[in-house]
Formats: sequence, structure tokens, C-alpha cells
Amino acid sequence: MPELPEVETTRRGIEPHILGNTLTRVVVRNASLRWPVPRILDKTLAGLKVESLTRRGKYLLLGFPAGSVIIHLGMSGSLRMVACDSDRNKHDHVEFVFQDGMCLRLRDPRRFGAVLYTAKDPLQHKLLVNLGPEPLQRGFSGRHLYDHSRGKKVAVKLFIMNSKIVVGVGNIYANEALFLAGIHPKRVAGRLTAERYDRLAQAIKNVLRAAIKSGGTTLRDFTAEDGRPGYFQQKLNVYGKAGEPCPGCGTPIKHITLGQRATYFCPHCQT
DNA sequence: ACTGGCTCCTGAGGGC
DNA sequence: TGCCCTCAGGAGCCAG
Repeated sequence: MPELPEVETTRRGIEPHILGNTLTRVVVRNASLRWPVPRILDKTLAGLKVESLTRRGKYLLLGFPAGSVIIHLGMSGSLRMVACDSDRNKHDHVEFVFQDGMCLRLRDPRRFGAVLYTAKDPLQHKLLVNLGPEPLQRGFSGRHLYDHSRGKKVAVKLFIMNSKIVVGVGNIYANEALFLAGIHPKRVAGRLTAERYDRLAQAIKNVLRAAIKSGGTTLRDFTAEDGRPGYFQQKLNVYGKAGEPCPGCGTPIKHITLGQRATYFCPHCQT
């Protein structure tokens, strides 16, 4: 599933193809994504040039002179640049057609993703305005986590997955970051020390940076059939590894459910 | 203000 | 070319 590293890799892969490129039309084949895909996209954007492609959290923002398209890949979405006459899949729901004969296609089998439009500053959009800091930029630190966690009774894993606290930490990387920081996922957020949050913030940065680096090589051509690159498996320490020995101490990795989500940790190393 | 639970959807995987 | 069941998962939304 696309987490921040994959969204960023997608952004970097697509940017050179569409920046300055003129949109000919927008084809919405299935508007039933998480929210209805606006039908006005074609009318509003045809003939306009893409001015920017940026990312905020897991949202991609396509900037046009008239406004911005906001795209979220949900958990099964992928974007790829293809020739317009190439074969389509039944899950290719939205297509941005460019003057040079290339298409930006959104494929999303589970349709948890979103394509929205706003004529205003996209960062002020309802879905974006309350987002927490980017984990790889200034503004995110152990101090930030510590300050915002005071008085919170929620488990630390759910706390760091809350996009109002920090964006882009999905289930897989939350598990991995907690492992690297040696913190038990069920620990109460409001009771962790500043020192432990320093370690956690650093672990989040490290795991996301490493993943972006790997994703950059794996996803370069965007022709892979799905959005699940091989780099995942190789670098994961605990995610999906119930019963396997902890890379640090050999204790079997434990699996529990936390907030309806699969949670993996080493009961010995993570306290 | 917080917190926990529900919800959308389909493909994968397991049991038989 | 087997069928059925269960589960995963991002994140907005809502009830308590």
C-alpha cells in the first residue's frame, strides 16, 4: 500500500513528464472513489498547463493556473505515465490526457483513493489544513511529539499514525519505527519521556528516508504491475514477521491488534 | 477535547 | 476455471 515513501517516489517519477505539459482532457471512467470525482475536471482544466506537482503528507497536488487537483492513493491506488493508446485495466478510473499523447492514469482496485479539485490554495483545503508537520522537514522533532502527547492516553503507535500529529506514518512504518526506537507500541503516548520521543522521531525519519531511497530505484519506470515493490520485504524488521526471530535478540516477534490494525513488535527489545 | 469504533472496497489467501 | 469466508488497510466521521 502506498505510504509516504511511495507517494514521494511516485511524485518524483511523474513530475518530469507532466510539468509544463498541457492537459488535453480528463476522462473519469468511474467516479465512485472515496468521494465522487468531480465531473467538472475536464471542463475546468482542459487546455491548461501543469504548473507544479507537490506532496503534502500522502496527498499529491497537481497545480494548474485555475486551481489544484488533490489526489490520494488510498491503500491500493497507483499513478502511472503511459501512452494513451495502451491497454486499460478495469480499475483504471481516472485519466489525465496530455498534448504529447501520454496519459497519467489512476488505478485503484479498492477505490479508497480520492481525486478532488479546489480553486483555492490546496493547503487550505479541509482535508489538508489540519495536517501535522512533514516528518522529513523542520518542524518535526521529538520535542514536537512530546509536546503534543501530554495528557493523551492513546497508545503511542496510534498517536504517531494520527496525521494531525505528523503526516505520512502509516501502519508499516509505525511498526518499524517503534522497533528501531525500542518502544512498545501499546505504551501510553502521554507517559513517554522526551528522551524516548527523540529516539522515536529519529527512527521515523530514518525509516522513511531509507524507504524513499529504496523506492527510488525500485519504482523508477512505473511499469510494475502493482504498487508493492520488493524493497519492503528486504528491509522490514518486524512488520508481517509474527513468530520469526527478532533481528536484535532472537525472541519471536509478537503480533497483536491495536486500533483494528496489525501490530508487530519484539516483546524483549521494545519496552 | 479525546477516544475508540465503524466504514468504504476488492483481491489474496486459507480451509474445505 | 472451485467456492466460500475472512481479513487487510487510510483516514474521515461519528457517537459516547
